[in-house]
Formats: sequence, structure tokens, C-alpha cells
Amino acid sequence: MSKDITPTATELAILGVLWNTGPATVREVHDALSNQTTLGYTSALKMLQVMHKKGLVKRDESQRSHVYRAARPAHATQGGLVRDLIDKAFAGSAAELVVRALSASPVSDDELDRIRELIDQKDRERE
Amino acid sequence: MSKDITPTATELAILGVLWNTGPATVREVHDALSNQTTLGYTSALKMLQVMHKKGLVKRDESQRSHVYRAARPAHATQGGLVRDLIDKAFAGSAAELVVRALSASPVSDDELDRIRELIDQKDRERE
DNA sequence: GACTTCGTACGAAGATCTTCGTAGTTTATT
DNA sequence: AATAAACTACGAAGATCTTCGTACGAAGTC
Repeated sequence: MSKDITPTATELAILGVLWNTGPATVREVHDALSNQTTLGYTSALKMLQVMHKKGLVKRDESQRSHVYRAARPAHATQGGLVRDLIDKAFAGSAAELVVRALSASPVSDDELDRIRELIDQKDRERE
Repeated sequence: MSKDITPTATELAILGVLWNTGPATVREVHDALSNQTTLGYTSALKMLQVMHKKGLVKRDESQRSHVYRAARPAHATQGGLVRDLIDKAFAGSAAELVVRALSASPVSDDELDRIRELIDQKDRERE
């Protein structure tokens, strides 16, 4: 039963980079982020340090420039976040959230197909 | 273009009560909430006051006990939250979030059917 | 070797959230 | 009329988050 810490918005932005590019140094994270936001280098560093203390990321200190990587895979963290939102804002109903997601955001044909398949599969699982 | 304020966890708990029971006094909200948490009465009051200032709730002050109600319907707030999460944690992909939601939380048969129908409908909309 | 660049560490300030105590008013009770 | 109960308002403390400046050590450059 892990702690399952819920990352904050800024932390998620950083995790997003790590999920995308894999292990990265502070500079790499900072550069990747600077496309979207204006976050000072030392701020990025501090965030990574805090996240490390929290257990959100692990780091390799064998090099002068420490290399950080996400402690948990994306799907695990995302799952936790979704479950959290379902609890807090949807009274526990995952279906409600799905309905909102499909109306609130544009979804491509391919994606719709993918979701449909997932549902069919879930259906089959249930026996 | 409304501000689209994102409610915090505590605020969502309160909004949940208002969505459920409709307009309510501080006492009613507090009582409903005390089933789940131990929040002092004045804390509940303060939250409602803060939420009012933020524009999350409206209130009728014509009675001694003010009556609060959600400023926006549940689906609007929920939609904003989902969009927010999609942006922050799913790189903009609603489908990814749906996939996570369906794996992270149990969904009943009926709910699956409901989602499937929604997808079919979305499919038909798209021309 | 002196100087500039790049890196980590860390303290602290400002923002936001959450909680509650205290004060003061109005209504109900005895 | 005195007392108790119910309400609102509000300040302030404690937590958490976010941002950055400053300090200082390690590499690279002239």
C-alpha cells in the first residue's frame, strides 16, 4: 500500500517531461518546460529536489549533473489522479467522469474506436 | 468567457452537498458534511463565505440563515475539472483519461452501456 | 592560475488554503 | 427581563506550494 501522493500542477508538468523524454537532468527538464512556462532554473531545481524528498522522482547522483526519473510509471500516477477526481467531484462514479470527458473535450474517431474497444473488452471480462 | 475557477477539494465537498440537496443553509451543509469529515461549524461558514467571494456559490440573505446555492451547475464545474486534468496530466488526450478511468475504477454493466451509447452518439454527430 | 560557467543546496518570502476562536447580533426560552 | 442558543463576520495561525536569490563548490577556458 504505497502512499500514493497526488502531484501538484507544477509537479505534473515536470513529471510530464520525464514521462516523455525519460530520465533527464535539471537543465533538460528546465529547457523542455521553458517552451510552456517561464520558470527559473533554480526553481526547476528546487521543484525536483522537493519532488525527490516526496518520493515522486528518483535520482542518480553519480554524475555531477544529477539525473532524475519518475518514481512511478505514468499510468499509475494518472490512475491515482483519476480515482481522486472521481471521488472528489463525481461522487464515486467513473461513468459520470467519462461522460463529462467525452463532452468536455474533442475526441478523434480513432480515439473513439479505441475507447469502444476497451469497453467491449471490459464487457467480456465481466462474466 | 467566465473565469472558470477550479474548486479545491474542500470546496468540492461542499459543492457536492449543494448539488445533491439543492440550496442549503450553512447548518444544513455542515450537517451533511459531518457524516464524512469533522469540520467545525464556523469552518463550514467560512468556507461558504470564501466561496461566495470567489463566485463559486450565490447566496440569499433575505433570511437570517443565509441560503447558499452552487453558482454553476454540476456538469459545468465537472467539465472544467476534467478538462483541467486532461491538460495537466494527460497531455491533452481525453481518450487517455477515459482509458485510465475505466481501468482505475469499477464500472457497472449499466454504466458501460451508457458510455457505449454516448460514444455511438458522438460517432453519429461527427460527419 | 585567474575567471567564467554550470551545478547543487538551502533559506526565505509571497500566495493560497484550511481551520478555528472570538466578537457581536438576533431570536428563542424560561 | 434575563439567559441561552443560533448566526454572521472576521482575524489570524498553521500548512502547503511556488518562486527565486544567495552561497558555494566543481569544471572548463584564456
